[in-house]
Amino acid sequence: MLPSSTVENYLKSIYVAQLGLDDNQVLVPMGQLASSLNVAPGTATTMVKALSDSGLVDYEPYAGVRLTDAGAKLAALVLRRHRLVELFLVQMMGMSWTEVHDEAENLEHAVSDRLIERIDELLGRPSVDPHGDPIPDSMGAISRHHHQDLLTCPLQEPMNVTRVIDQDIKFLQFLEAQNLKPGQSIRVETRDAIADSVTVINAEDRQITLGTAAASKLLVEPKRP
Amino acid sequence: MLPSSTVENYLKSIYVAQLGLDDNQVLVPMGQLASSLNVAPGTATTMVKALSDSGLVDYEPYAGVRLTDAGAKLAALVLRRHRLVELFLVQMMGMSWTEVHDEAENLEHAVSDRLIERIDELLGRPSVDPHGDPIPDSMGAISRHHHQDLLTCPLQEPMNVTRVIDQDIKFLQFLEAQNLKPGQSIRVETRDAIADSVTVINAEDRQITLGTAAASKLLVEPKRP
DNA sequence: CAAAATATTTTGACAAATCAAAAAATAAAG
DNA sequence: CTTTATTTTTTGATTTGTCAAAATATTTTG
Repeated sequence: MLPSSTVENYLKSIYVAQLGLDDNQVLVPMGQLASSLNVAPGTATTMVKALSDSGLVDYEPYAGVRLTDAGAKLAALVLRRHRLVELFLVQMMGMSWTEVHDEAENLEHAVSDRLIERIDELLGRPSVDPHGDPIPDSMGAISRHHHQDLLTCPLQEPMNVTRVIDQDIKFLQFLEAQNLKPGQSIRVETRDAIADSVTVINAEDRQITLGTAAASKLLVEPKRP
Repeated sequence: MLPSSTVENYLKSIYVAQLGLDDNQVLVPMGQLASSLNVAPGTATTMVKALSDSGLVDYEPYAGVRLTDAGAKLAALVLRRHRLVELFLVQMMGMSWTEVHDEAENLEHAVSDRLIERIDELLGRPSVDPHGDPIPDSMGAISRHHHQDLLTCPLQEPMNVTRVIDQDIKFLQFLEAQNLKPGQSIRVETRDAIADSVTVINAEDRQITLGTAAASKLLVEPKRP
């Protein structure tokens, strides 16, 4: 029985929530899951119990939910389809990296294994999508190397933007306009905890000030690693 | 409210059934609709009544169903997506024309207007898909020129295969192996009503004999029109 | 044209996914 | 450590799409 798109979306949400979890936590709280899927809390509970019956998640009442190996593999393959489609839309179809997320959100449930393999081949087996998110391989394995963000990276050092942890079109358009998209070279000038702000210099020496919430969504690595 | 893929499939089925209807008929019988969608007859009745309430079809109990203008437009746009996707998969993704139908069957419900417009542009606003089926334009208008089939075309005249009215992979593979796919030049040698067969000569002067049921699925036009 | 055959509609039931609101459990605060 | 606040689960309903089988129409046939 192949999973419905609803099931795929639940697994995907749990998967990304697990990756973003603090190290000591292992369970995704139901409330967080429900709100990330835009469903009522009770709906998430019902669905998670069903997923648990199918052996895709482990569910601990009042504590939260965690993917089983089977569930994690399925989730990774959904993510693989999503990210390959995103990159395909940018590279081959000439769409903007700011708009491909929503399109991929639908296509990820409709593309066959055969087509996704063809896309992977045409793109040369890429390892990251246009936002810098890693693309799981066809076995569901994902590379997990840890980048710094604009709040933790060294000051005054040349860095490369490697990844953006946000899919909001307005935010992505802003980054593009400010030359802050993945691949761009930047450096962090100052941080001000009181003002809740971070100042960065882009490749054209223009100075941009971000709030810390936004700054934490930009991942970077040292220019020459 | 955007139509569900189920609704899209019902509209599409009614649309193609209407095109294939004898000239005096105007209503698609419920039984035919149900079997083309692989649902029980009662299911089709229920659904068609709902479509009728939405103003997408006219429904006459015990007689059949017919698309309204609104329904016909929606159906044509589904067909447009399906056929553009098929051609895209063949032309840009290097897939075989024999296998793209099933893939398009899923993708037709997932591709956005923006992406389909991009595909149309990249393909140079094509008018037919890999099977020779006409592609409706973005307004839902479809070219409706009438081809002959192997049962009605003149004998011993050079003809071009223009269209194949069947999506069965085995049949398409057979046509490909026998050099009978759209674009190929052929001529009909003999017809035998008693034997229920038609003999054609392909571009390499090889002789192929088809049953009339198969022969009626190959549409042709005179070599130099 | 009445009887038999065929086609269509109705009925009652079911599965998937959802919500709102009540009930229960857990966590936080005084 | 009890009371309050928060989170989670239950409950009862709803929507969409489906089926099997019974009831009705329609069509065909003798």
